[in-house]
Amino acid sequence: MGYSPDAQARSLVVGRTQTIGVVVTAITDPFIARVVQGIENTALDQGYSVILASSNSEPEREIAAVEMLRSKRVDGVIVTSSRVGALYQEHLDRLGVPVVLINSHRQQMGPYTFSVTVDNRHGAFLATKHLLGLGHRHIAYVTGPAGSSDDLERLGGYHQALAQAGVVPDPSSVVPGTGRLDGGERAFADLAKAAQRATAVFCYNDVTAIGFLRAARRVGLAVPRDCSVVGFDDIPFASYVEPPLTTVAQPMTDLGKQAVLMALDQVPRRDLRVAEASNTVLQGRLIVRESSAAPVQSPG
Amino acid sequence: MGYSPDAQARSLVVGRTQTIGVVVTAITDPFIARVVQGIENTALDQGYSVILASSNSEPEREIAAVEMLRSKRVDGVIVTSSRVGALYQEHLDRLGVPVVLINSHRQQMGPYTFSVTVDNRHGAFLATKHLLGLGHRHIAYVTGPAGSSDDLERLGGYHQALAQAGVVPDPSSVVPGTGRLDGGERAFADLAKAAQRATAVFCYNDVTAIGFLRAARRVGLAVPRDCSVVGFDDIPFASYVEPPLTTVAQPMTDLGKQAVLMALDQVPRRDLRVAEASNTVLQGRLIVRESSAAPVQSPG
DNA sequence: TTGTAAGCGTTATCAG
DNA sequence: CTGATAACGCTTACAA
Repeated sequence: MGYSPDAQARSLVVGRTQTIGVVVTAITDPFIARVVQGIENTALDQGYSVILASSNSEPEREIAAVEMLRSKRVDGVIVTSSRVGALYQEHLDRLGVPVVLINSHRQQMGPYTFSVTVDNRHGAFLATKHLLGLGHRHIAYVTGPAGSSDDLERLGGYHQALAQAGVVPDPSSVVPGTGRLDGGERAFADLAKAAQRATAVFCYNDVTAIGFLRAARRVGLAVPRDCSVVGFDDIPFASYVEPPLTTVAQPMTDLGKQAVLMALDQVPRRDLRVAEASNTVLQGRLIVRESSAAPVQSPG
Repeated sequence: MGYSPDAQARSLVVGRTQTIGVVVTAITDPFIARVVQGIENTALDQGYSVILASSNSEPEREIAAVEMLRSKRVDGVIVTSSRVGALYQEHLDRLGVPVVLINSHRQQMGPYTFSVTVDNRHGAFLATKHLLGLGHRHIAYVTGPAGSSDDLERLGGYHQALAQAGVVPDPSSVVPGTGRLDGGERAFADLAKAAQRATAVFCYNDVTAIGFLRAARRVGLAVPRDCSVVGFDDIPFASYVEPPLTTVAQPMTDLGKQAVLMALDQVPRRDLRVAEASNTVLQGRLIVRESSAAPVQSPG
C-alpha cells in the first residue's frame, strides 16, 4: 500500500534513529570505499542506515560533518583514516554517542574511545619475512607520509623481521616516500644511486609500490628478476598491475564490519553494557603474486 | 556550548529533512565513488547531507533501500547506474519526492523522471575519430555488458565516426566483451584469430581496455606500436597503467553535481517551479595518453 | 482487548 | 515585539 511510517517522528520518541554517521577523508580512495562497503553492508544487516560525510581532509569540514551528524542524532559515528586533531576530538567527545575510529590514532584516548585497526607491525613483518625467505638480504623500505603512525609501525615490523633473521639493515635502506605514486618513483631514483643496491623493496603501500614499478619499467629494470617489490593494502588494482603485486591485504570489509558492531554494541539497548574503551586489531594477510621472487645470483 | 538543535524535530514541522538519499550499485566502483564525491560536495554546499545505500545490484536490496529512504523522509533521491526495473520504478514513483537518475535508463518515463547522463554517442564518436585521425582504418570495438544501453549508444558513435570517414566496418570488428577485465582479455583472443587484423581497438570502458592491454602484454604484443587501444570513463587508474590509457573522460564529479542541483530544484521552496521531466546530458572529453598512436606501415 | 491522551523537540501562529 | 500554544507523526502508558 502507499503508506510509510515516518522514521523521524518515530525516533523522536524512541530516542534512536537507526542511523550511523560515517566520516571519511575521501570516498574516492579505493581503500576507504571498501571499508565503507563493509560498514554499509553490516549496518543494513542490523537495520541501520548510513549517513556519509566527506572531509576532504579539511579540518573545518571535518568538524562541520561531526556537527551535522550531531544534529541528525545519529546513534553512532565511525571515522576512517583521519588524523584526529585536538579540536576535532573535542567535538567528537561532545557528541554523546559512541565513536569508533578506523585506522586512526588519537593523540590521547578519551573516555569514549573505541577503535579498530589493522596490525601494521605484523603485516610488515610478514612482508619482510617473505622476502627474506626468498633469499633476499638487501631489502629496502620505502616510507609513507612523514610521521604517520602507520608508517612507523610498518617500519617496526620490517626491522623486527630483519633482526630476527640476523640481517643488519644498511643505513641507506630506508628511503623516504610520500604514500603517493610520486613517492615510489622518487624512491626508485634514490635507491638506484645508492652504494649498496637492494635486491628487494618493501613499500609503505600499494600506490607507492606501483609508482616504484612504473619508474623501474621506464629504465628497463625487470621486476621481479632485477628487483622484487612488495606493497601493502591490496587495493583492487594491485592484481591488475604488471607484474601483479605481492602485497599485504588489509581486511578492509572486516574493518568496516567490526567498527559497526563495536559502535552498535555501545548504543543503549535492553542488554546495555557500556565498555570503557576498546581496540579491536585485525590481522592482514600476505598475498603472494608475481612481483616478488628469489634474487638472481650476482655474477662473480 | 553544548547545545545542538534536533534536526529531526525540526524537519518534522518544517517538512524538509535537508537530506538526500543516494542509491548506488557498489561504492567500490571507482566511477561511482567519484560521482558520489560530486554529490556529497555539492549537497554540502546546499546545506544538505547524504544517506548512502548500496544495492549490490540485488533487486531486493534496491527496493529495500528506496523504502528506507522513504521512511527517512529524504527530500530527494539520486540513483546511479542502475538498471531501473519495473517494480523498482513503481517504488520510486511512490516516493513522492524528486528522483534523479544518473546514467540510468528507465523503461518508460514516468511523471517524476529526471536524469543526467553522459553523451555516450558523442564520446564514442570522439574516440573513434581520434583513431581515424591517426590513420587507422581497421578499428575494432569491444562491447560492454550485453544489452546495455550505454553500450548501444557507444556502438552508435563508433559506427557514426566510421561512416563519416567513409570506412566500411568489417563484420568481425565488433567483438563481445563484458564490461569487466575478462571481457577485454577474451576480446583480445577473439581479435587475434580474426581474418582481418585490427590496428586499433576502442573498448566499451577502461576496465575492458586494461584487460585487453594485459592480454596483449602476455603474448608480447606492443601497445601502441602493434595496436592502439582507447578506453572510456577515465577511471583513476587509467593514467597509471602501462602504457597510460587514452580514454574518454566522463565528467563524473559534474554528473553528481548536476544531479543534486536538479533534485534540489524540485523540492518545494519559495520559488517553486516543478518541471514535468528533464534530462541533462553532459559531454565527455577525449584524453590522449600513450596507448594510441599512428599505425606502423604494414611491410610490403 | 481496544482506545485515548500525553509527550518527544522543534517551528509557527496568534494573542497580548 | 515578546511570549504562550498548537501542531508535526509517532510510541507508549494507562484507562476503560
